Amino acid sequence: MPELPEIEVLRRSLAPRLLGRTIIGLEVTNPALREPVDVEGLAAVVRNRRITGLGRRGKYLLIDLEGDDSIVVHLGMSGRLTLAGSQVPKEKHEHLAFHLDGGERLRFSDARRFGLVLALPTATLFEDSHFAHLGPEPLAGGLTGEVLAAATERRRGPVKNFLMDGRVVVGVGNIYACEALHRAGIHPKRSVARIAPRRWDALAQAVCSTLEDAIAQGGTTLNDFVDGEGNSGYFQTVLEVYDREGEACSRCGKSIRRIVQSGRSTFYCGGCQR
DNA sequence: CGGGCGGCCTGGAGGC
DNA sequence: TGCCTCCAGGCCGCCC
Repeated sequence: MPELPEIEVLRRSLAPRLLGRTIIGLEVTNPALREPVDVEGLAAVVRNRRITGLGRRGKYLLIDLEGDDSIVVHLGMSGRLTLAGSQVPKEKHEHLAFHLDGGERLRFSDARRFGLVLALPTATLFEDSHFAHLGPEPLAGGLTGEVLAAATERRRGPVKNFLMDGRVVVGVGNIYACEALHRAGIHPKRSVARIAPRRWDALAQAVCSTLEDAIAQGGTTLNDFVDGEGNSGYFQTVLEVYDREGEACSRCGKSIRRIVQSGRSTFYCGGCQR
């Protein structure tokens, strides 16, 4: 569920609360995440280190520490990264927490445990296997029709699967792929080999505007997502197609359909997406 | 080689 | 009301 907008909202909510703070210790309750947490290694890296920056690459949150190390956090499907006071009891699925100077803790909770927490040297972060293959950032002006069209030389198949491939562009998951295709008026099953240059421009613009609008609405909260302060997002109230099977399309009035592509639900309007 | 799909995981929803 | 099954999907790895 958390895609690029949710991680960006999380980053912006945490930055003013974390910058300049010092991590005084790590507490791991359950290291069994998607990749097992290296408890000793992570503890050694973060202890008594000051937080100097909050970054993001795709769906990864990056917490930079003084002295050239970064904490990498991925929320998976159901992860939460929230600040809590020392008196706040542990959440049910609170798997680890960074204890901060001043008594608060930055806690990582994740019911489904698809998430990830690790530490890497900042200077060579993007050479790590988690990042090395990732495509351009859509919001830094890195996504144009030309970029998408060029990526079709490496990636074929239906355009919806193409948009969700992190090698093509980062940060677009199932919800925003469906929404962007609706904005661009493109059918999710259309082969990327059969999309004209002008439509690639429209799609690149649709991806960017969808992500930007979602950030402005605090992200999409369907089940789990909250920002660093525990606030839900509102973009789910303005989704045009996702999880709206049977409802009328706001643009053409035809009924929204649900199909399955690569085992994932796809929602689209059969009237205005061609 | 590249695309599709299963597996990981658990809460919530829906059916009986 | 309670139990069972199924579904949600980011990402990796396996398979065709």
